[in-house]
Amino acid sequence: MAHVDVILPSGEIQRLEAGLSLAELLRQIHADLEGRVVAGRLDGKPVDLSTVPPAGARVELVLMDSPEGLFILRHSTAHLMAAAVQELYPEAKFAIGPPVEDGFYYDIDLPRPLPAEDLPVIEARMRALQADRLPFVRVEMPVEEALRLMETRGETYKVEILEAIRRYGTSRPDTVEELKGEAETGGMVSFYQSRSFLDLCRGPHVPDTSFLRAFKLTHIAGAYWRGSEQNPMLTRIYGTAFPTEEALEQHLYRLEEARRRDHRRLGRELGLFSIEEEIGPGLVLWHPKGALVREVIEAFWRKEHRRRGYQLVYTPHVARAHLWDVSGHLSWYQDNMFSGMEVEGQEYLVRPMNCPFHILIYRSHTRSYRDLPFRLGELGTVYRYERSGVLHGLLRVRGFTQDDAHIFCRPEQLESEVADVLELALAMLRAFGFPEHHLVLSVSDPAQMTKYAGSEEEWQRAESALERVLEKSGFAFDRVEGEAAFYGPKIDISLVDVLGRQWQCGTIQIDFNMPERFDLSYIGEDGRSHRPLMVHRALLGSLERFFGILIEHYGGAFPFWLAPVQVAILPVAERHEPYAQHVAGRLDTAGVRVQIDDRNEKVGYRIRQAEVTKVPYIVVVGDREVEGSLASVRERGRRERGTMPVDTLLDELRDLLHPPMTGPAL
RNA sequence: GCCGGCGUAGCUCAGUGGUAGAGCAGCUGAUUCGUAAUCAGCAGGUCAGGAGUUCAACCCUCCUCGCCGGCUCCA
Repeated sequence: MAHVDVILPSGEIQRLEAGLSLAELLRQIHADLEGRVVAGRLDGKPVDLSTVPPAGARVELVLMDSPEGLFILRHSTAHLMAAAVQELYPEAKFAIGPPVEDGFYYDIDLPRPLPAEDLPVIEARMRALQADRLPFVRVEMPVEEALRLMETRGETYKVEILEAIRRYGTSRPDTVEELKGEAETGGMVSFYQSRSFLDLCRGPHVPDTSFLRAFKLTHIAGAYWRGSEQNPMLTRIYGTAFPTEEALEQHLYRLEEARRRDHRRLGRELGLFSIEEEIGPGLVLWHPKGALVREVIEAFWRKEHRRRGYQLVYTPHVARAHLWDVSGHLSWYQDNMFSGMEVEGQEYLVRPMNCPFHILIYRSHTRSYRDLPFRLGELGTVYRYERSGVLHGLLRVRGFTQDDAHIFCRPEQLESEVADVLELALAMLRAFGFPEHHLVLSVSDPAQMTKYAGSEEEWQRAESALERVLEKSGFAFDRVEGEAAFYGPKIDISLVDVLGRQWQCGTIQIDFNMPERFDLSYIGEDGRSHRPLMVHRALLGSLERFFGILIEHYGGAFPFWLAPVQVAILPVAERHEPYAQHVAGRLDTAGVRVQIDDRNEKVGYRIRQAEVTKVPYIVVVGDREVEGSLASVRERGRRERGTMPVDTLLDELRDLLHPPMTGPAL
């Protein structure tokens, strides 16, 4: 009998009867893994387990709980869902159904809207199919034949995809450039069939539906075909799948946890902020407690910036249209600006950015090279017209305050300035409890240089400067083409919160365009006039968004230095109030934000109130404490500490009052 | 902006083609209390706004506004 030799990941050579599939190989060498392996790889290329390996192939198995295996699992579940949808709604037309970060979706064109109540119906049908242990059968055919097949079935979206494949060799013509080398060849495409459902798909898939043990459909949303507003809106059904029920449960619990931390809910419950319909969407009211947190953030921010050579300024919120014309905002940014107002025959516009004002401060004097770098900072409130559908609590608003600064510098100072900003940004994030970050270098799209202001050569220079800083920093970063601002390339800084979610906050943007537009100059050592470079930067991004992120990160339980109320003092009975006042006075003098709760309620009730409002320290004072100048201390989260002298408590709290800022000693 | 869903008291939510209810929060009173909810009473709503159908609309229809989930966009 003929044999073939294949190479296992260990490097071992395995002799295999010719014509046996990977599934059979698995049974021979790893019977214990059966049911946990969803696919294989031949020479690194993912394939179905039903594939018969050729002689000499490097063979690997893909486990269900590996990231790749999970993707395959979810992809197959998307197919299962589509099969169920097709049975329930025979008129449905299918677009695409890929696995994503937390699960999968399928975009489907349905003749009528899908009510949310239908999700359990679809899910039930999926379970029925799952129980039938339907195999995922791979069918290969030439593109032309596939086109005819999809046309007869009325699958117009699949036809469109196939036409793209026929023309470009890939289903995504927008990526044709980067895929040039690896585009499918041979004019063959593959389908996967489970019962009557046949779907164009590269694969691989799990062998049969019995592998799909734990899944759930989560929600429905609209999505444009190919993501473009010009195209029809499809119904997108989201779901998720995991190797085990337990893992699925855990995921659903995490979703629940995210809901529990929702800053919109906590913001209302904790009296931090509100957004009122009468004022308008995306416009935030900071209530006293939220404002207190903001004050602490701002004070810390100002101190750090002064310490690092920034000069802080205040500038107006509106300016004559002419200014925005000179700055280029009217040509590049008008879609995002509130419409103007007329005053004394002059058009004024509300500012969407702070830069022109800082530029005019720079330009108000003749500047010498000795003045550079010239760093102007401002917690500057701006207004941007955001389309109504994108607004979201504090995370996406129309009026917000940027922790903005503009650095005017000589070209040779650029790199060290950018490096300093990056260092400051990361240090501040750490102080707020975000040790993890993610950096993205956004550069121009060489194919569409008309989108950008300035010369190609300037762009080149700025982009390589940013790249060098990032490389020297030693931090990992992604490089994305086409994401630059209209005036220059940038580094975007995202933080990672306690649930592992990434939020973009900081940004460092190089600008050689504005200095030119405003004809900025400085007198160099040579006595001649030179053009400075400009760096726009924000570290927290906007105070609104950052506050929203903070609320969710901490679930409303802010660390001591940020908490709006740091200590609640509860006198047991009315006669203890003078002593409560005395303790409060001492804490207050030390700079602690303290509140006495002398309401006519039992101690248990008031402790509960302090706990649910996330006050970090609770101090109960009764006869015993009055007697010995003591405080009965309780920390947020059920820890009862017992009594201690007020002096001891004060010492402890004093250490907690300041942000944990670590950085270069200046 | 687009697709879908939603909008009843400050909050969470019941409710029916025949002029609206609970819990919590609020207020008042009693209670003076020792580590996560003391008891009683009171008050609170143009049922998002507008138009229409109807003898009668919170309920049915249309429009507007807002919110939610996504898409597109983004700090």
